[in-house]
Amino acid sequence: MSARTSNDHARDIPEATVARLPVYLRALITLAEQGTMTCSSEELATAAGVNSAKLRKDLSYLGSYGTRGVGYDVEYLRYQIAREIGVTQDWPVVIVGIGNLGHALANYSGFRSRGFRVVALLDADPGMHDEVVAGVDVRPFDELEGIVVEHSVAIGVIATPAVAAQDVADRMVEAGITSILNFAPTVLGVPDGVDVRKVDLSIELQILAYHVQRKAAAGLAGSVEEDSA
Amino acid sequence: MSARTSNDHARDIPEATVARLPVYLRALITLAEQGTMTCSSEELATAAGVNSAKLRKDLSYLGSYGTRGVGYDVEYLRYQIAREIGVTQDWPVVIVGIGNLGHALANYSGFRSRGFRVVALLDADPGMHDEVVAGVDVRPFDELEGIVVEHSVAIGVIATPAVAAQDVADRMVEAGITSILNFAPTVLGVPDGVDVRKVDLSIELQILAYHVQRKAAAGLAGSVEEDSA
DNA sequence: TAGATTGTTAATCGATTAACAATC
DNA sequence: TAGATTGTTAATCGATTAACAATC
Repeated sequence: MSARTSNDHARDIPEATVARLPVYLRALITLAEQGTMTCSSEELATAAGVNSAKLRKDLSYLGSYGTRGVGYDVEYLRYQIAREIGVTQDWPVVIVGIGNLGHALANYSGFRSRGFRVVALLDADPGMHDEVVAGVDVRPFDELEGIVVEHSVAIGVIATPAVAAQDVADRMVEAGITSILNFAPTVLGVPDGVDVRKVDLSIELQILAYHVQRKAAAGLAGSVEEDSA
Repeated sequence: MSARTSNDHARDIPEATVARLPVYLRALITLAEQGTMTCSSEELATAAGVNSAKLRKDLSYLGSYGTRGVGYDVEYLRYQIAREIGVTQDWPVVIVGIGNLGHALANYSGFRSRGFRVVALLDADPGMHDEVVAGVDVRPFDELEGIVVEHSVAIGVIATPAVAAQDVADRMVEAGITSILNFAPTVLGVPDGVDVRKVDLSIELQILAYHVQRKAAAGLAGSVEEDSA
């Protein structure tokens, strides 16, 4: 039933572009705080760490929000991007697994200030319950369903050990969560239509290690010709 | 001087492949722990959450480590990937900024078990000094240079507030660090040859929010045809 | 009008995927 | 030898970039 066919004004924004919109938004917020009223694609691109051709191409998927010969109105573009991402409204979020990382996430001020509200902290360990972290009670994991329904939570954050993560994900999906941010070092299986993004600290370090090693190898190879004696 | 021309046995591995090698490595470690001796590309791909064509293509950049008709020897492939990434040796790492997130990172067991050793925790706040986190003394930020030289540190982790991050990065580069993992929500400027990877929690959530919003819009558009009354 | 800067086109580059010959 | 599975090729897809016409 119910085909996802018509899709109306579904400007199909490429994934790579979607991933950069929050970066542009942050750059615009910084510019606004500095009192900048207008900026060129070149200025904004520099602030966001990309080149201006890419920035203009990205923005072109949203619409025509600039003025040729002039640039972009900072506040206006900021609002348009925020609206496109969907952070003009507040998104309720639950965090499961209140260990070291869960604590850090609960206390992260960037969530609150960027359109996210932590409505619940859940942990399977009864020893954690009724502790208060960042002004929010830690509650038993079993209360997940009730909280998701009550607050219409669509986004869940998993900060549990790897062994627990799949179970948590299953329960989240069952409860109606459709988007998961996973910090546990494990591959999650989820049904179609559920989005998972993964943040993996040791994988990031391993990618860096690969490049360090390559640079070291290149340096060694180079020094043969350098004859640095 | 000293061209990086010759480059010898520099099998040029695509970035997208490099980013997946640690995922394969983790899957192989899990398989090994379960007592699996041999696996097909199909099995390993499933464990890693990719399709088997992509896995085989990725592995082909490293060499020919499988056996046609049979599959891959789990321990052998595990070693080859670890060697390619460079995590057969231990990498010393410094973490700067010991707030909530820095604490969580210092305590993260995944670093130690995957080839990384936290040799120092640094913080600008004198109130933190001589505190011990995860068995390591928190030291003044000024000791960065000395520690980097003493331990030949190539990898630095920034977990400071955004305003401090660029200064920390500059000092890291000056001290000789060539790879930075940045958790501060800011774009870092670094010289050529220095690698920066960025982990940004609120950006990840914003990307999820965009997709939640799209799904909601699609659902609404669909429900017009559904006539659910 | 002249100078500046956007939005878009077209070319290029890199990543993914399916298919299959090679080979155990 | 027959069945299984790799490693590689070639086609496809998506992302990046440079260049420039449109237009303020």
